This record gives sequence, C-alpha cells and structure tokens, in this order.
Amino acid sequence: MAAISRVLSGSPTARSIPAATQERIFAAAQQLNYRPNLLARSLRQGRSTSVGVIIPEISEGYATPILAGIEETLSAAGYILVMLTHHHRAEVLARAQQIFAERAVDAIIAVDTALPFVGPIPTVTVSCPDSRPNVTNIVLNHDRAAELALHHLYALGHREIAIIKGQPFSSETEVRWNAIERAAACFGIALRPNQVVQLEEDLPTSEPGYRATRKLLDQARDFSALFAFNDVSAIGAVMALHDAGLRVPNDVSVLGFDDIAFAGVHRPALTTIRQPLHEMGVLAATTVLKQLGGIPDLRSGTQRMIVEPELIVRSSTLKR
Amino acid sequence: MAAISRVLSGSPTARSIPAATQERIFAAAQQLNYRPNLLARSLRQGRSTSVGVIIPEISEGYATPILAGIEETLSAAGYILVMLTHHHRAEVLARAQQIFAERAVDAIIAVDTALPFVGPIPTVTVSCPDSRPNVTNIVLNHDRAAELALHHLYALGHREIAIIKGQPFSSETEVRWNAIERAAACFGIALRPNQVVQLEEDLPTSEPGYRATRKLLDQARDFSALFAFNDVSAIGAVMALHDAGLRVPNDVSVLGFDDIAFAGVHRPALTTIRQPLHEMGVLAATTVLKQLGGIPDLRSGTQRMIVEPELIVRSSTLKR
DNA sequence: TTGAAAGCGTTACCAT
DNA sequence: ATGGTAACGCTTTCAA
Repeated sequence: MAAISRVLSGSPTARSIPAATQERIFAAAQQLNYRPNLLARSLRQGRSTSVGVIIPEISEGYATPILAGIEETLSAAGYILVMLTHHHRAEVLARAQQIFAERAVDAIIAVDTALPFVGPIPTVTVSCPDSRPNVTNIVLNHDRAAELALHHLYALGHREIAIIKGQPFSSETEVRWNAIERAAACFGIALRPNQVVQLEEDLPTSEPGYRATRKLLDQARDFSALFAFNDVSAIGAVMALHDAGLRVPNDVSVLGFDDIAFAGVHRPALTTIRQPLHEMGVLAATTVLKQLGGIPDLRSGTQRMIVEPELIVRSSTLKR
Repeated sequence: MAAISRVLSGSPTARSIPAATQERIFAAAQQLNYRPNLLARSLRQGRSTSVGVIIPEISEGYATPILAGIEETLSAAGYILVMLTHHHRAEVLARAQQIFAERAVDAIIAVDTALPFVGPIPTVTVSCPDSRPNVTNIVLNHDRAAELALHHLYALGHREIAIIKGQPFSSETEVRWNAIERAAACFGIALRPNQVVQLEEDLPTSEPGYRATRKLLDQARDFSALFAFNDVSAIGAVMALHDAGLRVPNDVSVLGFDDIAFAGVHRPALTTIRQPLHEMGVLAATTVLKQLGGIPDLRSGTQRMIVEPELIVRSSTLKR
C-alpha cells in the first residue's frame, strides 16, 4: 500500500522505488481502473485541491470574465472552485468563512469583496483596495485610469465633467473617486458638487445608472461630459440622457469603465476605460497556484499587483 | 462520540436521546466552537453535499442567469457547486466524469451539454433535448417558441423569413430547427434554403451572428424578417444588416431568442422569445435537491420538465 | 526497497 | 439511553 500510494501520488519518496515496481503498480492501477479517493486523501492531508472564490454576485459583464479566467486557470491545474456569492450581505460573508473552513479550501480568492477574515491560507483579492497583512491584492492602477479618462475628455475640450460615483458598498468606489479628484486637480478641472452623483441601488443592471443620471440632470445641465463608474451604468446614463432630449456623444460625451463585452456592441459604441478583467482572473488564479506550490515564505507579507487600464475610444467623443 | 454525532448531525436516531443530554452536547459544542469536519463526514458517508455543474462556458447573457439560479438555490441548501466548463471539447467532457466521481458529487446538472455518461446519482439536464434513462430533462417548449415567433412575424405581414440556425455543436440547434420547420408549415411559410444560414464559430459573442448574416445577405436579400438562434447572434445580425445599408426594424424585422439582460438595452431594443433562464437554473437545482432528499424511487425513469417561452415585443417590428 | 500500522474525524453497527 | 469500536481510503512514519 505504501509503495502504491507513493508511486501513484507522485511523491518524491517514490524515487527510491525501482522502475520495475513502478511499472507493475501503474499497470495494475490501469487494469483495475483504480481511482484514488480524493476525499480520503483530503482528510488525511488536510487539503482539498480546491480554492474558495467569493464574489458579490454572478453578474453580467463584470463578474463573468473574471470568473472565467479563474475557472480556466484553476481547473487546468486540477483545482476546483468553491464559489460563493454574498450579495453585499454581511451575514453571508461571515458564513462564507465557515464554509471555506468546512470545505478545507487550500486558498481563497475574493473578488470585489472586502474580506472580514484572513486565515492561514494563501489569500488573493481582486479589486479590493484595502490591503491587509498576508494578502496579495490585485488592483487596477486607478490613478492611471483617472488620468486616461480625464485627459481624454480634457483634450476634447471638455471642462464641465459630471461624475457618477459607484455604490457606497462597492469596494472600489472610494479609491476610484480619490483618483479622479487627484487627476482633476492635475488638469485644473473643477468637480462641482452638483455635477457628482452616486449609484444607489444594489442591482447589476443599468437601472442605477439611469436613476443617477436623472438625478444629475435635475441638479445640473451644464456639463458636456459624463464619466460613469462602469459600463453598465454608462449605458443607463446614455438612456437617461437620451430620454431627456440630449444626444450622445453630440451633446454629452459619455465615458464608461470596465470595457464589458457589450460595450462595443452598444449603440452608441461605448468609449471606456478598459480593465483587463479576464487577465485579472487568470492572474489571481496563477498567483494562488504559485503560493500553493511554492515556498511558504512567499505567502507572507502584503503584496500589491498593479494592473494597467487602457483607454478604448469607440464613439467619437466630440468636442462641445 | 456516538451520541454527539447523532445529535449534532440531526440524525433521526437522536430522538431517543433525552433533551438534557442534547442540551449538554449543544452547549459543549458551542463552547468549544466545534465544527464537524465535512471531509471526514463525506469520506464516511460517501457523499459530499456538492453538486457537479457542467456548462460549455461561463458566457455573458446565457450562462450567467442559469448559473446564478443554480448557485442561489444550491448554496441556500448548504450544497456547493463543482463547476466545470468543457468548451465543446470531447476530451474535457470525458475528464469531467472523472472529476465528478473523484469529488464524489451527490448529483449532476448539465447545462446545454450532451452528457456522454450517466451515473447512479441524480442527474438533471437543462436545455439538452436528447433524453436518456434516469435523467430529468428541463427543456423549453420549442414548438411553442417557434409558434410564438413565426406567428408574431406572420401577423405583421412577413412571408419571407430568414433563419439563423445554431452552431452544429449546440445541443438545441436541431430541436429548435425542427420546431421552426413545423411551425412554418402550419403558417404556410416557405423556408427557402438560401434564406437559412448557420452559426459556425465557437464564440459566445455576436461575431458568429454577424458573419452568418453577411453570408445570408450574399445569397438572398429578399427576406423581410430574420429569426436568429439567440440574442447574441441577433445583435450581430443587426450590425451586419446595418452595415449592408438595411434598417432594423424598418427594412428587416429581427427576432432574437433568450431575452438576455442586454436585449432590452440594445438599440434597436430586441424583440425576442424569452427563455426563463434564471428560473430554469432554479428549477434544475430544486429538482436535484428534491431527488437528493426524497425517495430513491423518484430518481428513476426519464422525466421531462417543460418550460414555457414568452414573446417579448420591444422594437416595433413593422410590416413590410 | 518494502511492509506494517497508526492515524485523519466522522458515522453506524452492536452491545450494554 | 449510551458507549465502544470498526470501518471509510488514503498518507506517512517507523522498522525491517
């Protein structure tokens, strides 16, 4: 039994077993159609070749490419995902910790989620700006993103730029806003309070963007450009502007964020700041795998991996 | 140990344990912050409170609501998903069987996937028309869908209707096409071979729909309506028609399928045949849960659960 | 180089 | 009503 275990699980101690015996073992396993019981192995080793993934919801546009990137990478390495959604509810987040512990996940990837816990296992976050000890954070270069965005609009002649901030519960809202403020200061753009609105509802649709834009139009109509928190809300903004008799991009230039799949298909095609969502998922997964396979020392210490945004110009964003 | 196991796992045999003892056990568990080890339980019981889910890919529009419905329902019942994607590759599908067996999933849900295997565990398929023994199939009422679609177009005066069939590898392509043929016969609509094209590329984007429509336009321009295999390809079709100088819906009425989230946001807003994707995910999951909890007899026998489509009229599909 | 045996943390079968 | 104990199928240590 010992020899069989060592050979079939590819243990380094198998090197001291003669080739002939190994052959016999492989042959027998093949003939008997032997499959090791992963549950027994997991129980014994205390690990499960699985990775916990937590994300607010399985939503269109944003979550999909990240999850796809994570799934591809992990399943190619023989890991499965223990995927949980929390819908921004604190008690579900707390339960997630239990579930991950029960299932003995070997690592955790948190997407767009402020983890209330950090365990002794490798932990990687995606788009969670608040860094915690022993966690690797994969974050977008928000300063660069804001600079790309405002430079684009500024270069086209826009000076009165409205902003739609993210929902209060969204983990990136604050850092993004701060970056926008810094970039605006750089370009000498004034962000007037009545030209700033915030997404409110917890819906992954364009509805919150529509409502925020309605509110914006009620309190200010003197902006010539609008920078939305994400593409989904930018689409809602375009609808609201259109309903208010304003043309996009002729009257108002709308700039989105994320570059979701539908951004290029939407009419008017959405100019946007691209986040490499799929790549971020892949990066999160490969980072986890590296930590799982590598030297334990690599796990410790807070690390930041910065991902670069890109300006995608689609509908010609005309100068006013 | 025995008493503790019985009480904490809610075994029916725990009824013969006096309330006082049960209290003591609960109190101690609480105080010691005891969490049962799921791996050990799974090893012993041969089940893992997990459900295998296999789907071609984590794609926008189609997969997302189904997966969300499955995830919600299963995780509310304490199950986790073992989610695999196969990208229409046969060898990956075969490996999936291995992985599900290794992980000792308690049931399997296959979405839009022709399973090459049926095990002894409850198995539910979503949108897989070919029925196999001991599998519950959740399928759309395709005849009704085709009837809704063609009646809608017919009533608007359309007689020359082009069709975009699904990819050859898509599990619903054939059954959908057969239903369309029957409905067309009913209404006395002739489906001319040069007005029928098929999606080819294995991409979850609107690209295949665009290409198919280009091909269609090369071989026929005498159609006044176009019925696409799904919304994603309908969007591609609208782009291709537009690029060819045709207006939608003025020159050509385009009818989609699925009613994905962006169908109502797209301009022109997409008229479409709605599949209740989210509900289908929920239904698949509840069916699995019922079979897992219920009498084993319920598992046997092939069952079909028919889901009804709905016509969603958005852009006014004008009579030619 | 190989084998025996001790667990991993449960559950379930028997006794009491 | 309770408790002892043998599995479940593997890995790993220790001896041979």
